[in-house]
Amino acid sequence: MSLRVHNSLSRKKETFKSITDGHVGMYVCGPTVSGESHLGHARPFITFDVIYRYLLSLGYKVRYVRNITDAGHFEEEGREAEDKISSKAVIEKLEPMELVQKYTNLFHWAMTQFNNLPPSIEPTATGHIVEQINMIEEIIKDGYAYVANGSVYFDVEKYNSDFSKKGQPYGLLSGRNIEEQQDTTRELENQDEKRNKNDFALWKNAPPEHIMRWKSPWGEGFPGWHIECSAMSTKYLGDEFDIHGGGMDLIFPHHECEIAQSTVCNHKTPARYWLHNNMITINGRKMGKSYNNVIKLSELFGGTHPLLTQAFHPMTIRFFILQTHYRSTLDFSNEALIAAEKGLKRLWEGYENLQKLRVTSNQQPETETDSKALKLLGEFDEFMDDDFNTAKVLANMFELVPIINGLKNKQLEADTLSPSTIQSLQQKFKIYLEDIFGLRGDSVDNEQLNGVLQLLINIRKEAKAKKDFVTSDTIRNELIKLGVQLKDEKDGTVSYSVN
RNA sequence: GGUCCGGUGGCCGAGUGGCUAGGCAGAGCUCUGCAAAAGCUUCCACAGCGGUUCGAAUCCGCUCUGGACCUCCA
Repeated sequence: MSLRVHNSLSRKKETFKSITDGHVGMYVCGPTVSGESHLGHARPFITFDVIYRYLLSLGYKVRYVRNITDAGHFEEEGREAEDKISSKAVIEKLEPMELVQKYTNLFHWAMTQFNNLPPSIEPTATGHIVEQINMIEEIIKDGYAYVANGSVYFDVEKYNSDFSKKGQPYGLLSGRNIEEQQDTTRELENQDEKRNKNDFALWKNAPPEHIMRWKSPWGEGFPGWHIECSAMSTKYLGDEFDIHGGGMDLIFPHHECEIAQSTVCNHKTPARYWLHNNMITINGRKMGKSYNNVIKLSELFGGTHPLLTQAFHPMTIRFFILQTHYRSTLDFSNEALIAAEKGLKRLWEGYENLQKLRVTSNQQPETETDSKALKLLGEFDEFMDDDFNTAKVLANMFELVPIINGLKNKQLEADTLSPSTIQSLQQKFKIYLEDIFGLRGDSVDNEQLNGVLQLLINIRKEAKAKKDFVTSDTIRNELIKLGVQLKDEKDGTVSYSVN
């Protein structure tokens, strides 16, 4: 069995083979910290966190690099050239780095909420200005960039004609044909500095009012958007590394440009496997700033957005995302999240029940259920090896839940499953749910609350014994209103779950 | 206009030739003082029209339709 991944470069599933045995280098495009993260941002970071975790579970030593873009991107909206961070800083009356710090902190907070593992290295663009300048100088020296009015542009035309001969034309990743694009690119004004519409900025001359600026051989300015990823991935992962990840919307132009820059400097396509997650949509439309339809993570966790009827736990979001294959769009709605919340609750309670199952008999039954369970369990690895199909693993888990609950509630014979099957279930569920999927329950380990509830449970029990159902039902119903659900177990005990 | 990807039951969503996906919601039953929880059973699909095939949600063609990228974007 071996891992197969869908490579955007070939548009096919390929068997994954790392460049260095036992090691994987993975670069994932991180956030631009000029604003608060929204639900759409959550998807890549959760997706690649699970990929990272799965690679670790396969025994790879992984260097996972995820950048923070804290040097404003050059933005072209019609004729205006604008730096996102600079302009936002002016609006919020903050020093640019103050703004960047604020949103970096918020981003890290969200990542913690999602239980994402921290990357091995989290480099910032502003911390690598020197590397970026060096790289730009190299590209100029090789003749693939030119200086104009203190800015530097990448010469896409020249790159394409030279590298096409080597089988590396510009547009390799996105399937774009540069000749065809000439006619289809939209008219942008103030583009006279560029020799060609397809050329992109490596370095941008900073106008006097621009507050984020660095000295460079070409005057004071700031780096173009694409160069930071090339510079930082090369620095920490080398000329060629295993996996480059990000959202599908980055394929063009961002990743295409990265490939061009890195190929000039390092003479290789930087990464072997390009993995891209699909978008989260809302009413069938991509959630994005430009569409003005984003739901911020803080609004989601707090239930403060008008489209939401309640707050949603970060784990619900995580589970919601994992229920879909990462390369499919995922349509968000309040209803879908509620469904995910209930599903996760059921799954997690099944998981907890499973861990409490005691192995008593030592028989090795040949029951159909036993072999079914083993089959479902065995497929976990197959599904993950098939381009990280978390959705199918979860479906199998849900098929196992009734067996687990049936055993717990004695609706199934105690020896329906063999002890070894139960142990495999316990181990595999733990590895998958906690280590690979990164899910966790909110364990209510509150002795005070537990004590209070035990008291109420005992009072209710006494009331029931006296057939005082008014009292017993009051306790049960009032607790439900407070989010505590009492469960009368088969053996006469009472347990509870807190929402 | 160019490039690409979709259209699956009330909702979300797996699935690339034959086998029940799964979750949520709905219905019935068991259990229960009544419920809840749990278990069991069950209803509701593959945009349309052709074609290939013994057999298609799955392959091919056409039509309709939604979306992404081409500009910052996860």
